Amino acid sequence: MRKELAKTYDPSIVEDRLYQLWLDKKYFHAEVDKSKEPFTIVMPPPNITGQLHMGHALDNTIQDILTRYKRMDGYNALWMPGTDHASISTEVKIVEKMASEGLTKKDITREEFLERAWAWKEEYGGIILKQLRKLGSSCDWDRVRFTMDEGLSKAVVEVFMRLHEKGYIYRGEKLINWCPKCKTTISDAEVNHVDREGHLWHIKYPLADSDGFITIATTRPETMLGDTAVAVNPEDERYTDYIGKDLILPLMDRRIPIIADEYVDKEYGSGAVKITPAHDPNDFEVGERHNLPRINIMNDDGTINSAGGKFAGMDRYEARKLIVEELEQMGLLVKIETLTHAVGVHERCNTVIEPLIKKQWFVRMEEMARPAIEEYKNGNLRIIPDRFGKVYLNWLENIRDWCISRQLWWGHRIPAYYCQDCGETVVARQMPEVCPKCGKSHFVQDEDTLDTWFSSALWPFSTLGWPEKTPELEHFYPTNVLVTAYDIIFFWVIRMVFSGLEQMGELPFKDVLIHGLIRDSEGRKFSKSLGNGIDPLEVINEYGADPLRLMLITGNAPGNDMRFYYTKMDAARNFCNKLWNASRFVLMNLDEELKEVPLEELTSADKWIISKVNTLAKEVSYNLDNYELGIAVQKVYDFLWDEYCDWYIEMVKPRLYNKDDATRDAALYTLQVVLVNALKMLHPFMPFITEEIFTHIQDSEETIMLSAWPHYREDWDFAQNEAEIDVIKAAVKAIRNIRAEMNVVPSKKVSVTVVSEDENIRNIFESSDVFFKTLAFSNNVTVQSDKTGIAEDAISVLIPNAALYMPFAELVDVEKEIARLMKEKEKTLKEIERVEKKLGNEAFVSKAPEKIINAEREKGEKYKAFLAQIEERLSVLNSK
RNA sequence: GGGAGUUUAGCUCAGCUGGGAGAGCGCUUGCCUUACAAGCAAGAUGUCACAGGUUCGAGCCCUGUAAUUCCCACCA
Repeated sequence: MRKELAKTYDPSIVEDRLYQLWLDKKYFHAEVDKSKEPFTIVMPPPNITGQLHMGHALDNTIQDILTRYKRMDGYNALWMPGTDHASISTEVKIVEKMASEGLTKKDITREEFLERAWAWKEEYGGIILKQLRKLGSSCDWDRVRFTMDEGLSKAVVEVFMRLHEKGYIYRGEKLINWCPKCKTTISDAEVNHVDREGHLWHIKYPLADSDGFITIATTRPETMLGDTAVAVNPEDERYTDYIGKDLILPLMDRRIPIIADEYVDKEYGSGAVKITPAHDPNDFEVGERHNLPRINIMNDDGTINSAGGKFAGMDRYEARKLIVEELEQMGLLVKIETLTHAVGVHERCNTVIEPLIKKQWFVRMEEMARPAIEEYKNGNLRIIPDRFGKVYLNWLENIRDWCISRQLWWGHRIPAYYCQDCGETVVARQMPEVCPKCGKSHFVQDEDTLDTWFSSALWPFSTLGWPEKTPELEHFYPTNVLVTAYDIIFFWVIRMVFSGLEQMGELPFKDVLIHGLIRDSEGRKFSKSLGNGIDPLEVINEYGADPLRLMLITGNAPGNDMRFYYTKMDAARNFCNKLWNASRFVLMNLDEELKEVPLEELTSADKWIISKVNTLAKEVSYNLDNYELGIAVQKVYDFLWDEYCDWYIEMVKPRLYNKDDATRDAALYTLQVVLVNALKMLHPFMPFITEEIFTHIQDSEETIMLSAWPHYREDWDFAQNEAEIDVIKAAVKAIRNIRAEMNVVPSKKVSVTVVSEDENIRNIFESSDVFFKTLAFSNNVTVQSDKTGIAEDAISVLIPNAALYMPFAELVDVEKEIARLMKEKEKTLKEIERVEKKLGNEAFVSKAPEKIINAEREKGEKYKAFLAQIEERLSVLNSK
């Protein structure tokens, strides 16, 4: 005996129970199974500092849909979960926590700090993974990985070694981006450029050996402390005579040369540029070309250092203010312009970065970028939607070397060791015993750690056991698709691609599915400072995980942002309830053991809905294969609500209510079969409710998530029956329409007489009269081939090739009816005109495909016949 | 400065390879019809931003314009 369903769907009593069951049964776990084709997704590892936000919810919902679909479809599906150590974010958290105890990093040792960090990771690092379970994520929790796990750390060292051996990793003194707040270098990708209101100060530098000045302009006057030249364009006639002469750098009283360099734009400003090689990327290059000294004037905390003379110790902005004041007093300040210009800030803390010269580790990108470009261009790597391919290419084609060393403690420590005796640098898997150069054994490891993204870049293979040759690696690599938001293409996707190609010799994934961002109802990004964030867990509490998932997927195309609205959640919840109640209806009627009914015994309506669900299977599979998730779910939604609930269930009711009906079993069978198929197609999108209903209908413990995905089958293709039901639907709609217009309430049953010269149509109505009782509130349907016995004033409904007459004469307002028909006539005439114009166009007839032309001809004939019906009816009414 | 996206119903958005404009919400009208009022039925609403072009045929392809959003970028 089947258990009944509750009256309304309550996710809170279903979701946790089912999820626990799935875990207990290990349904998410994937073992290497060579009899099946693998399907692999690696989860973009959330930061251990992270809390689940809408972006995660979307990202993981998409991955879960794809994984569940493939798992049902017979693949050896693995969804690999894990977390990222997020070096800088986590380190900031630890430092903050220490601050509350009155401690700074200087007060404790590196080891003590790392102990705290690991403890922090143990306590908080798993939170986000727990939150992901609330969403229904079917990842293989037995395989959770962490970027600083032993195996993954080994992979990091291995990659570092290999790249170093190939000369792709080098240590060098270059201008890097420095965050004075985090006190670390950051990569170019971590710098955001924001427009800020600023000033352009025009300053006179006096000539050293004669009277006169050269005026330069700068947005950062404090950097003049480190100026070692002033540059002009060699073509600039204003300055030709000055090239080679010296200036006196004000405030510092340093002699600096006037040099000529192409870099200077004659047209901009005064045409003379101060050159600060140690604090500006362009100036650095100019400095290299002209062998200028580099004077570093800044400390790591953004204060001026001893090279800045009397400004030493001051904060950079304090110094700026004072410098400007002094210049003004000296009469060297020509003018101040205000302007907005792009300022580089650290994406984590929004602190204005300072370009500084430091000795850092870099990855040479040129060689590794090339195959990454190639693989995209030759189509092996697909990015969906493809417009993001341009972003990908543009970045790779303009790539610069990647600064990978960070002055942080939390992360993978750089495997470089410096001999304290002879200064030799050794890159090794472990600290060397003896120095290969001097033979002594006094090594110190590099203090720095690696950029977080260095380890994330290895994620698709490090999680599978690389550098060991594990069976998992062999079976599940390369992965199939990577799902992520567009804002992370540079940081992660590109680095995974070149790392996979370099280390594995194979792309880490075939497809990259890019999605957009979730925004608030006004289209703004969710942000802490705006306080407009919406917690997915709260939404799940209120609505359930399935409605949230449905809402995130519905009505969205890949790569596009979407807005969060609670009204959308309402709609999603309503759909759950609709599905729940439809299922409840089916279950209420499945009161005994379900009988298998052969296809031949099904009625036209049964075959119609089976044919529909069959088509649906074909289309949904196609859409899923093409990552058109929004379209796929919309089709299932429409099928269930519009076709299955609003039509099929209603059609079938009279058969169910009559226990003697010969086709009752067929109806029950069809109801069940179609629902189960639709549930399966819905399952990847809405795992909980579909599982709950499925187990009730099957009356077993069998899980929907391992049931076979429905595919199109030829014996379920009933085009003829689909056409028949279309006729019925058209008739029912027409009757409903006229009833509504005439204000005939449902309780007023009317009899319907169908008149058609078309035998087929008569047959359809004769075999389908039972529907009309519930669908159109009729009490009796008579079918005949002519108008014998039809009262002249009976109200009529016209459908192609048939007329339906209803005798509610007392309600008929002839004038109103004539007006209605006239309107109908006008519409039909317009259609006929359109079709005839098209068919009259010789070019159309000679060039358009035959299929289209025939379709147009058929339409034309249909409309003409319809017009004839209308006119006949009109003449009857007018004669009254 | 370079690049990309967006512009479709009152709102939020779909519209896959070109073949008679769609959904949800909202709105109007009528229904508590024994699965569901979180529902049912009927209905109204669009120069598919604008201007050209290609085509038998354009929301879709091409060119340009406008508005808007985003990304990249070392102009002092």
